[in-house]
Amino acid sequence: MTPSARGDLFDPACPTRRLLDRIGTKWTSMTVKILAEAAPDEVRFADLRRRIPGVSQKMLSVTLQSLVRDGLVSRRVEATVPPRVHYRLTPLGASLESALAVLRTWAEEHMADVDQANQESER
Amino acid sequence: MTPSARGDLFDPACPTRRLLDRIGTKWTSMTVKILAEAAPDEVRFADLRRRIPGVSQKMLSVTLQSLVRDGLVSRRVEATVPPRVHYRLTPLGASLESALAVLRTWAEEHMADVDQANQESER
DNA sequence: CCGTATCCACGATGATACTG
DNA sequence: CAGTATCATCGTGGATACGG
Repeated sequence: MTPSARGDLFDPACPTRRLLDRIGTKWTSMTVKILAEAAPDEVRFADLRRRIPGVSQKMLSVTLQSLVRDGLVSRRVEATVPPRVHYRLTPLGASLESALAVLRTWAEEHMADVDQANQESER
Repeated sequence: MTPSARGDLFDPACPTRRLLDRIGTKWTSMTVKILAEAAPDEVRFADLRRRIPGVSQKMLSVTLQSLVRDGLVSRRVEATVPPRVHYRLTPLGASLESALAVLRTWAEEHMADVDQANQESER
């Protein structure tokens, strides 16, 4: 068996898995949400950092880079000193936000049920 | 600062984060999908394992335990030798499936765009 | 057949310090 | 201000073996 055979066999057929790998990372959904709320305005790096409690500079940078690479977010640099960098959802990112909004609604409506189920399991 | 202060400060207010932590695990969405397609019928452990390519016995077990604890899946044991264990989506699990279906649709419609954006970034 | 226990590898995240 | 580099850490997932 080739080294890649086991891992590649079922993955390519599952775009959902790949989507979840992206939005499942710790800071992605919050970042997208903030950018969506600000849209169509841009948001600066420092603003994002302030509005995402607990995110480190590195992880916000990594998260935004991924979103930009994926075409979900656009990046604009003001060539000043010091530089200002602005981020904004692309149309593709905005369409993802719609899907994420459905998840948020479900979470707000039903996570209490999930919590209750967990408490009942403990007994 | 109390030991829990940093981690607890922003988490409780975010049910979405907690939902993503659950459905973001590697095998959860596929398991829910298969159980949803079979509903209202039950599916046996061995059947699930066969229908989820690449899942290990341990991870399927862990995944199902989580789903049961969360009240999303019900578990029924046939007291035979050897035992047979059957799983089925609960109504709560079925409602989650509706939300996941939205994600799947987005993935199927748009992950190609994401892939293309990545290819263009490489250049 | 189904589940658990153990050990281990790897990636994601975080702390910190440094650069343009 | 924004981003990069480095190192340490932790959780997830996988291999394997064993138990009920």
